[in-house]
Amino acid sequence: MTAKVDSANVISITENGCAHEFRINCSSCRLSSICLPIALNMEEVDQLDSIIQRSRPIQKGEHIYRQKEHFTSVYAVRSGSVKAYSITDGGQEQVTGFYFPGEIIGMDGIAKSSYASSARALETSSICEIPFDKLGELSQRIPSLQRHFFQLMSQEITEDQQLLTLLSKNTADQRVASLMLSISARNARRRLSAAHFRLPMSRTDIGNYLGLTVETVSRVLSRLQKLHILSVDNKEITIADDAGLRAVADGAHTH
Amino acid sequence: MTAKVDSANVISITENGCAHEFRINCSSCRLSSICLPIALNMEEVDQLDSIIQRSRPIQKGEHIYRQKEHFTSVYAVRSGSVKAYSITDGGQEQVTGFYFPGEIIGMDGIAKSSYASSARALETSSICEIPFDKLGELSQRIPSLQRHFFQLMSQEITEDQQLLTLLSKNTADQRVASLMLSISARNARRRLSAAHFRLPMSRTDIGNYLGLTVETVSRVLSRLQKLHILSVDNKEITIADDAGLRAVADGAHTH
DNA sequence: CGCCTGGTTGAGAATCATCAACATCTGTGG
DNA sequence: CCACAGATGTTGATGATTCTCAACCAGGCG
Repeated sequence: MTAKVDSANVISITENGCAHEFRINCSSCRLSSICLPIALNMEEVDQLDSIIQRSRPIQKGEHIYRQKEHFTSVYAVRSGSVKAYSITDGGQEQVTGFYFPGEIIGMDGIAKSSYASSARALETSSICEIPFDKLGELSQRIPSLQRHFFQLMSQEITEDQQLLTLLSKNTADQRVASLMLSISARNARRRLSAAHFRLPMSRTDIGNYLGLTVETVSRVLSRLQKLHILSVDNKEITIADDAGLRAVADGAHTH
Repeated sequence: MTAKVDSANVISITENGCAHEFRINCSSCRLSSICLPIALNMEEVDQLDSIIQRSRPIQKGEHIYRQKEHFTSVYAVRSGSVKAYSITDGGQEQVTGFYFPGEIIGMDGIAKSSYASSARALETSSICEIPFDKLGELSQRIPSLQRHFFQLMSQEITEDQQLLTLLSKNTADQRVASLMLSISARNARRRLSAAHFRLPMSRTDIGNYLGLTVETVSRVLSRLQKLHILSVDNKEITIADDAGLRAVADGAHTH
């Protein structure tokens, strides 16, 4: 069942429309409860909606924005998934995050008016562009929007700090287990299966993100499979033993 | 030469007043050019000033806020230095940052209305408390303040991400060298010596922050001293070879 | 003076990276 | 639909960096 488009902005069916349908507005978006509109009333959502630009879905590998490019907008992932990464002075890539529907990317560009990272689609994805100057204006008039955006940025900070802890203190097993749990939780938030999902990123990306080599990631996944904690079929992951996975993430010694 | 206080809020001499004098207002604060008031005009600074609460200097080891405590304010470091850290579920400490005069702490508390970390003074320090609800209100009326605060939070995000890269990709030598360069640069920003400074934090804190053990930090500092790149006298650090230090930070092989 | 915290140095152990070979998947074109 | 090539993933053997454990040193404070 695909969404039927009546005119440029209005659609008649959205409930089970294609995930990549890009002309849906915020108020009919399935993600409104976990995305930017959270904590806004209907009228405010409409105002927010009016500044958001939606474009056709982008293909796997396409960039949403590039490091050092002039900052203009933040973006909400509507469908698909995105990887954010930066290239260091030494020329090596550092994956700074994976983003799923309902999550906001590009906030690292505000500080210097240029993006500190690049973002590219890991699969075909729909993205909502939110021009930041207009978001700023709107925030002047809608206190709850300003507050919510402060909260979003603060959340990014706390998540980065949790990741710091993960990299600084935890073993390879813990890091991989934690990432699996994180993806699982974010899936659940979107009312998808917490136990089964498909990883949109490569092993290389996972390793890069977690400060590990591809080989180590592969070995950890094999090990967790052998322990019947995960079932790993290429990119298809099934969490077979949730408690066990949490135990590994928390540093239980499973020699 | 100490600052003379005429009344509760007005002071007559500030230029070389004691660094811990706490009744100074923003417009006469030596740090105004690098702190929150940046990009505000005089009238706006006065408004900002009126919501800021200053208290007497806090002693080494005292907390400014505690993890999980209800979030009310962000804080600007006026003098001294601060360490931010969080305690993980497993009960281990993770140092998430060191903060120097002119820098803002506590922004990780906005997301959940409770602090994600604790902050304690590494030495006697003066702190400006900025009640966040009032800062929010003021930001509604002063667009440049809102914008600046967005920028501050964005900066925190990019800095955390740089730290991620440091932890994820760099050797012990690179991490320690980078921290020394960071502290040096922040000293220079306050028009203090870039080449010589006193570390306010312990080796343990440095190691914790950089994801290394105390022993490794100690060994790296000894090594850099042997290479005549640093001069290390307990907490007194002198950068003897700035280019050399940058080379180490960038990963030059100095066997 | 002696204790305690913090820092340094050494020896051995462990985790993870590196190097290398091989397996599997994907997508493209015959 | 199959065959092939390149990319991606897995597994093994070896080695390096850093951690761990331990001893020792230095400084501050009662």
